[in-house]
Amino acid sequence: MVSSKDVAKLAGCSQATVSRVLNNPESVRPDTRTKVLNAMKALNYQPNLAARSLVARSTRTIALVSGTLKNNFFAQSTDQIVTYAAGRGYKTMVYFENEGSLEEMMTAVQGYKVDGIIVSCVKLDDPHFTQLEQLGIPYMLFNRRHRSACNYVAMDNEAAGGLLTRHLLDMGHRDIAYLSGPPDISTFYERWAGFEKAMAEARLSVRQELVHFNASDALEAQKLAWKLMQLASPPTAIICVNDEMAIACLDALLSMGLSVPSQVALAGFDDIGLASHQAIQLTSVGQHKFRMGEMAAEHLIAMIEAGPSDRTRPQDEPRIQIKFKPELFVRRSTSYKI
Amino acid sequence: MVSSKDVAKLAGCSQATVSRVLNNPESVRPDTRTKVLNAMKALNYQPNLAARSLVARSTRTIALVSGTLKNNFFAQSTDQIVTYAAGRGYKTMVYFENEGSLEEMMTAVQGYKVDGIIVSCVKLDDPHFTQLEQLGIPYMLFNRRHRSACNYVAMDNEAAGGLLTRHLLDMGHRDIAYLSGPPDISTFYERWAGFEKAMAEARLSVRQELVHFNASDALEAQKLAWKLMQLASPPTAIICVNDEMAIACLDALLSMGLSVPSQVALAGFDDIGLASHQAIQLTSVGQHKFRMGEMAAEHLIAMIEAGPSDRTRPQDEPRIQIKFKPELFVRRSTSYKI
DNA sequence: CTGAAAGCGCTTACAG
DNA sequence: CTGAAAGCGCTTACAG
Repeated sequence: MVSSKDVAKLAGCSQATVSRVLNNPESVRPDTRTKVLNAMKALNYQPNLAARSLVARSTRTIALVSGTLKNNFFAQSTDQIVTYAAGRGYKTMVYFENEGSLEEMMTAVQGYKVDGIIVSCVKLDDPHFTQLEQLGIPYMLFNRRHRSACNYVAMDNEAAGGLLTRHLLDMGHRDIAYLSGPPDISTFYERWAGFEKAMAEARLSVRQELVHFNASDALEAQKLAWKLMQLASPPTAIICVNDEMAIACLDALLSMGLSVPSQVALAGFDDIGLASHQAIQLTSVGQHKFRMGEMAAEHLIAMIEAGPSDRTRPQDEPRIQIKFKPELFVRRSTSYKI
Repeated sequence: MVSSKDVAKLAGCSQATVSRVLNNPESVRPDTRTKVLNAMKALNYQPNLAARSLVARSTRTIALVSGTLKNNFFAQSTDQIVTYAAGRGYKTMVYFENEGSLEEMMTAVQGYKVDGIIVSCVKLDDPHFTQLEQLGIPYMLFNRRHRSACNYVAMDNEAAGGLLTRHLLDMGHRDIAYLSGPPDISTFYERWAGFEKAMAEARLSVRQELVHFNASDALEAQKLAWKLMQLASPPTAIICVNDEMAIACLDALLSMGLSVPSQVALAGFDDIGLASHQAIQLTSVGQHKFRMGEMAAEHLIAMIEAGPSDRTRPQDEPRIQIKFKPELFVRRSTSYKI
């Protein structure tokens, strides 16, 4: 690998000068500068970024720890974040949940000396979160939040759950199934809380056999949909805790020969792009105009560029907490009144 | 940031010993080892990866330069690659096409001293490809290939184009529209070649007003679908050069009140997961059982672990070229015989 | 088994 | 404007 020393030798100057034309070109005389530039080109020189970040204070890199790309919601937000950050001159190191534990990611992230971190897959009581706060570098939680005071941008999920549930109640549904991932994740916990509250307010009791908290992916959701519809008294509507699962359920329901919405209504959360597709037409609650990923990146970069704060006790730092209002998009999948 | 020196001080040993418990734990006496381990924990020490990679020969990191996540095909393959690599103990640095030019990526990748590179978005005559070959580190092209001799894994796209076209011809179609991205990309070029050939073999001429090479994303495809169907003599079938575009077209066609397949047939390439969804049922040619992303990662890691070759002239290196046979999945979107 | 020392490739005061 | 030198945090022969 060609180093700045090689360039210096060819250009007939010192290694320091080579470094200067890279970092502060005006400070070197034009003719030496061109000599160095030519030598670089001739040798196809690329500065070693590891060496640079070892000495520099900023890596101009942020880390994104994202939920799995199998969920289109995370594919969309990853795209948003990476694109936005690139526009601001930051490189994004992307990690995905399935690669290993949050802990491993944190280790890596810490080792790479990134300028900031965005995390979309913390658990509500995640023990590694403390570690994140103690790193002392800017971070933003995104989509999911931690129980303790923290920086985050997320939807008002409880409101979203209520909104969706009341819509189904309005359409005459009483036997509503609810498929969710584990409630140790804020998104799932809060959406469920909204559902429960809306049911209670309508003085309806929740049929426990219609509720499942172990549907963590599309396949599980499909199996459960199948089971639900085999019940002696099947639900008339199914809420899935995200659109990815809801769309998978739709597939299962149609495969069973059921018609949506006349035999079962179906609804999800997030309002991913596909939900509004003419062939899908899934009722969902979310915010497509509000670019959550971008917003997270924007605030993170603002924190980075504001520099370290003067507070001696970091726990006194004010938090950035952005909770945005959900919007209900009623589509064909719930358009049948019973 | 706490360094190994700090740990050494607390543990009462030299920095070298701290390094040893990290890299070669058996070589240090158990009691000193625990002392060091405790000190690390107490200080929440994480080795600086930049420093490590500066001196180590392997970073256990590969780079992936992927097409945009807006196309689900790339989301799927990124997921495959990252997961597979993690299973083999490699970290993946992911770059997306939209972040900047291939050149910038290459620079970054080079600077980070990754052990290998997977690229899914080279152009057929990409000038930066030479740079990639000259890096002298293992690489794999994936999905798209370069015109010159190179390592790649890709579908036999010309065969795929032929397969799909003949199917439509069998169904009685003569006025087939073809929506594609620019032919400076191997995938597009070859699929088109397969189409043209199949048409020629059937002694049919291609109606030029039905062919577009400027549909590079879903939105463009939708606009073109709209235009096509306004023609005095609209096509009876539309081929989109990938499923992402085809599914977007489906949306547009349904929005126009057209029925698929009875008024227009529709087909795509890649056979992404959604294509087989009951609500979509898109005919497509691809290979879902063959995990192309995984395969690329597997071969790349094999090359990395085989170590540098002894050949003096790298251009004499044998290439790994995997071209897999496409399979046609006939679904509802083309099931109407005219 | 462990320490002192060299070196990975850079940046950045410090002199001149 | 430019060079010599220190140092970023690590790993790894080399002695002992």
